[in-house]
Amino acid sequence: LSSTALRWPGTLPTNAGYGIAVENDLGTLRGAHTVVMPSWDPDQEPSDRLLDALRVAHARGARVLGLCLGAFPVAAAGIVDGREVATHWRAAAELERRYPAVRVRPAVLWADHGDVITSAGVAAALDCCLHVVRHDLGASAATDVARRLVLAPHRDGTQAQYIPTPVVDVRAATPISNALEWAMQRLDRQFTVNDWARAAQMSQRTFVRRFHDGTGTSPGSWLLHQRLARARLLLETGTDTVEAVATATGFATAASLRQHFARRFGTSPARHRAAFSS
DNA sequence: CTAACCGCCCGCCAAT
DNA sequence: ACATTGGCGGGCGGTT
Repeated sequence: LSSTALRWPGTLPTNAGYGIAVENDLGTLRGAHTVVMPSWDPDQEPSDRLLDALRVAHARGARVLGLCLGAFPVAAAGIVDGREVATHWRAAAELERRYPAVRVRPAVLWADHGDVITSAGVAAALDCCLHVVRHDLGASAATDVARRLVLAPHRDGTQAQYIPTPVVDVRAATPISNALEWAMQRLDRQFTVNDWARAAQMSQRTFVRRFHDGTGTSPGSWLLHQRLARARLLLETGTDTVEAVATATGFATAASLRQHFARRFGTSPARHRAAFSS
């Protein structure tokens, strides 16, 4: 998307060979509950008018989303300074260079701070929006939307960007993203962080450090997150007992699963399944 | 529920 | 001078 020579309302030129008819101007942001920057051309500097409109909307309490390269104007507005942002993996370094005040997370699907949400590229942006629907309207509404879009009902934002892709991936494979994939492929098994670090050919200390740089969390809590996300998915879609779900997701005991499940989601596994199926 | 145990993880610091 | 690595210690929290 280009930001130059715009007369809003009007036609917004794109680099895809067609224009987008825009019916409203920035004044719409004054009443918006959620403001979405769906993309951006990083070669363009956001205009002061746009940045001001974003800042005013944010200060008023509106939620601001920056999808994919849309993270650029969001970062430029200064409303995520000191906090984590996600963006398209190819633009992560550039975003970090241009806006040093934000903390770029190159290995996550999205970063949700409640008031500001940013996501990685294309497919991750869909997952991010699905996450927003889930938050605002509940799991069943999100599942409904996911079904229509032919998406997996829930991918967790802390997953590496490339992990769920089914085909051979051309994206850069960093040591940490490899480690995330390594873990996802053996989620049903139990392993220590030291095992994990050795598989990544690092000392445990370095592994923990690099892991944190790439994902914003520690290996242990990331892993727990993934185990719980998969457990929830199995509960929603399968008929396995809680006991079986626990072993399939790498929990040592069903009691352990129940404890973490309750802490994270506020319900028991059985109650979640019942609520979901109805 | 308690107690002992174990793994996580992060500050610190020396070595590279 | 500066950055990165990795061993160590120990508080903390989960597991048995």
